[in-house]
Amino acid sequence: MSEEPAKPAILHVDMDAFFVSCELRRRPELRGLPVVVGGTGNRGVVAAASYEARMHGVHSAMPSVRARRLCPQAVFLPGDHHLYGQVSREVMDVFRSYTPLVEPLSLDEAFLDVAGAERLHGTAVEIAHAIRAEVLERQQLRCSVGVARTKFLAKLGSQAAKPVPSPAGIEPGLGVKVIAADEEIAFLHPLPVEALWGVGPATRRRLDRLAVHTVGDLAALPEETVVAALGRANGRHLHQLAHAIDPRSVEPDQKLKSVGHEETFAADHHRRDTLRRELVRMADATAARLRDSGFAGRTVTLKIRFGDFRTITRSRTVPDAVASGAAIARVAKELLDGVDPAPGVRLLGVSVSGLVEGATRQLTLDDVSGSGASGTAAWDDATQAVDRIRARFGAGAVVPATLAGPDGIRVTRRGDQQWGPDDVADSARRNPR
DNA sequence: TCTGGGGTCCTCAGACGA
DNA sequence: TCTGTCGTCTGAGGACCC
Repeated sequence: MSEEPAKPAILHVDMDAFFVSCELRRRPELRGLPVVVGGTGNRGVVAAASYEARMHGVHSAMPSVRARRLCPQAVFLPGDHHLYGQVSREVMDVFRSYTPLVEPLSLDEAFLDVAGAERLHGTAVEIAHAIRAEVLERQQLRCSVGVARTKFLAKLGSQAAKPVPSPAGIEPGLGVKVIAADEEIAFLHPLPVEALWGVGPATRRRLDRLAVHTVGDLAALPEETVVAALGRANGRHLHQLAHAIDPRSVEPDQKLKSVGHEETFAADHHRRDTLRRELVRMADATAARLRDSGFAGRTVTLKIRFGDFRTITRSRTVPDAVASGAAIARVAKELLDGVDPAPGVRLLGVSVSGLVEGATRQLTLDDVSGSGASGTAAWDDATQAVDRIRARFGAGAVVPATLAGPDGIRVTRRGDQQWGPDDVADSARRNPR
């Protein structure tokens, strides 16, 4: 918690249609066309849409099936998470050349605190324009920037600075939107209440019952009324935001809290043995990423979504932190044994939380059931060797034995199936010739 | 219309020890 | 010794974000 500054020095930088823009750099012939990045199967969703696609009502998180109906002429691309990650790192480097206080929110947006950078680089507004120009020149990417005293107002500012698509055309955005201290309330209160960060469909329904439709409506209520409707933490937080109060500072060193892997299947699975095999694969992918990050974790959580979209989680905390696919899979399989998959499982996921640093040193006997103390060290070495082989030859070079069956091998890495199952690949894997 | 994947944070309930 | 209270941990679920 820190005192809010008197003048705007927080920037929120948000890349415009980031994934699509990355694709257009290598496929310039698609410029000016409706382009959609996301899942291509029947159960996929849109991750990003070009402004030309948005003119037809396509937007992110929309089911791909619906996007195709709205804009059948759109070019659909499966997405390349590795490329976006690389471009993101380069863009963040540009931000860090202006201030070390950069808090990435996702691949395509970040908060910057430039209060200490003004002597070197000019006012916050000048820095905002300079960053836009530099990102465009170096990366051929456009971004929108909000400048304000607080994080959430800066974020609202960047939204207000973006291009506006409509059926009539694309109205260019401001590029940079400054919200001065004496303009905050006038800017904020007419906005719909769901503009506040933390108001989603469920909270909006509750606020509807209080006849709250705008941020100004929310600000006019006593805090106790909001807390009674939304709970203590959320109620107080949103009431403060409605009064333009947001003491959160820009935090450059966000700690990782959990690592997981989940997948929606192209068709529901009903058999436990199939799900156990899928679990091994997901545990292995989760473990590899845990070790990449240098972490191990104590709590293993299994997530299951049934065909009717009912979602359950089951978790277990183990005495010693684990980071091997075998150990994670064993706990996850025990959790799976307590669930009846007969109704049909649409999605399966594994995650590990309660993270501690030092993945390989944290491995214990628990990672190798039935082995002696020397087995732990041996498993440690083996795990590290597997990681080295995969780094050199690819994720499929070494797989758990249970995955190397007659159906062939599929090892999932982050980004392989980011936005829904690929119908063809998934059905081919289940019905090999 | 039919809903992904990877996360974070919050709430609530129950168990447990001081 | 029993009972009540409080804090903490764990597990489950929900909501939200991009």
